Amino acid sequence: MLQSIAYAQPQPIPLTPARSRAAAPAARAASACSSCSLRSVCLPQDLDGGDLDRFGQVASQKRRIARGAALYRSGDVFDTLYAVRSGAFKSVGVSLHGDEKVTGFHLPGEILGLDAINGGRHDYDAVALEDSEVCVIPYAPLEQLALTVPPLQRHLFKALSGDISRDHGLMLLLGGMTAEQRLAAFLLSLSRRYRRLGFSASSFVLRMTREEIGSYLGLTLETVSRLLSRFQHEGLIAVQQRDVEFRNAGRLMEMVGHW
Amino acid sequence: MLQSIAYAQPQPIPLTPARSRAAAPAARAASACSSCSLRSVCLPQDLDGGDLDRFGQVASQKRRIARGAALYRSGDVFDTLYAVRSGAFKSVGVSLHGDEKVTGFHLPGEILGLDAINGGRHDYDAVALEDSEVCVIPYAPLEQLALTVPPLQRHLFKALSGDISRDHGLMLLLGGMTAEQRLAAFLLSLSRRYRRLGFSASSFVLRMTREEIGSYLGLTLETVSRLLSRFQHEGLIAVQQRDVEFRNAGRLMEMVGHW
DNA sequence: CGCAATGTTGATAACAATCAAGCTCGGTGG
DNA sequence: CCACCGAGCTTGATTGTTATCAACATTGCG
Repeated sequence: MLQSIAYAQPQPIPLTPARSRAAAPAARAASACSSCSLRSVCLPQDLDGGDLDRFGQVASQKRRIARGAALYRSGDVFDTLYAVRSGAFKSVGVSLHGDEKVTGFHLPGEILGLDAINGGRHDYDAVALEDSEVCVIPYAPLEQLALTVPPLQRHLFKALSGDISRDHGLMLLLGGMTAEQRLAAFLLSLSRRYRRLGFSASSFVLRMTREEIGSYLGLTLETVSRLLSRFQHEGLIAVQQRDVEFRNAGRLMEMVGHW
Repeated sequence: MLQSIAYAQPQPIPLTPARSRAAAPAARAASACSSCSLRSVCLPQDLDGGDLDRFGQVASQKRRIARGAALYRSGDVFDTLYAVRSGAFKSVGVSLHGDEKVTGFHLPGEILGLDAINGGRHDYDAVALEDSEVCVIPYAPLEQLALTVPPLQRHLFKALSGDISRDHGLMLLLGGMTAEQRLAAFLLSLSRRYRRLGFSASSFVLRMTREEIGSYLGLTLETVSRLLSRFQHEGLIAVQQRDVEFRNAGRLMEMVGHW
């Protein structure tokens, strides 16, 4: 939709500086996985040596997505997975009533598109929450490679399985918890994911609007806003716009029940 | 817990009669997939010839689970997948508050345990809703086999991916829909799954209690009961205990928005 | 600087939970 | 065989949480 424009990283993501040499929206770079700072949390995390190189060849292409633009849209034919390199995405499902619903948020190192392997078409839009970059992983060659690289096959099975567990956790959350518990769980979940990327677990920036959070959690934006205010008054967090800082993470964990 | 006892199929499941020749709770049979009536909807659906035989050897063992007994429990080490052969199961997650929540129902042909591949341990209990039988699929040999049988690897990827899409659909449901819409969606979902098994899509038996339905949908059992009554009064369905018959499926679909 | 998008806060209303009472059916024992 | 018992289910009355409607504040961008 929009052609990519040079832009600054909004946060100090630990990322090899993109050295694009093409003006085209997609740039082909030399096998980059071995030097990527996200390797330990990304798809090829169990690979090394020749296996890693071969994977790097499959996933050598990068793509930049401007804030608000879609990486893919519901109905698009599926033939590629994407690994988030920098930035953040949301997955959005559109019901026939026209109302949108956010089904997930995706941070660096996470894989987009796994849910479309089965049907061959995407059921959701993947929209960039900020200017972002992804690694393009063509699916057919990946599947081929997985047949000859056991650790890759194993990791793919695990990645898919992990998505299922995560979704189950979220269902527990949506189905059985109060608004307060949902928001607490959401904040804790973000915290863990940022920590995994090497960021502070107690202080981070929300990349999404109150409305998107509400949509994701099955709440209205007003309820999200009210709860954030209340959490602040109660000394659990400090919020200022998109900046969140934990003041009493233990109490938040109690609210959810475990974690 | 309870040892298995001879029991009758509560419904005419299109299933090769079990010809167990051992009294032990687990019976080893000759490769059965090629003659199993569920083959077209089960894991090895894309296999034939030698591949099917090899898969049948991996999955040759059967196991019977009495109503109310667990196939596995949260915390158990994961090393096997299970394919439901007859009967039905629920997956139950237990929060530290002690309250249980049903995260899924599993009918014949469906695979149990996929969510545990990643963590190596089960996070949920799988409990039989009625006397049931499963095929035991040891995971390590399956993974091994998938490396040499491309259609098997592909199908496993699809099966995992399909679970993810299903979960996303459910999240849309739990997060954004009214009680009425959730129940309508649930009934339609069951209908489709029964049809896939060769049963009537418009008339079927609920294998679970109102409480279990409520838990699954994030509602109380009273709300489920009230809604079923209301659907009946409105001429959408006929309910009598566990028996459900659609009277106006189109109207139900409108309620949900699509499907 | 002004406008549109985002966020906050308040008042009211609706939907579903909770509490409570009784019903139905299937199984079991007298 | 019948009576009883209990799990599962239905229905009603009331409460509470969260949605909805509405007004206004703030921020960032053109």
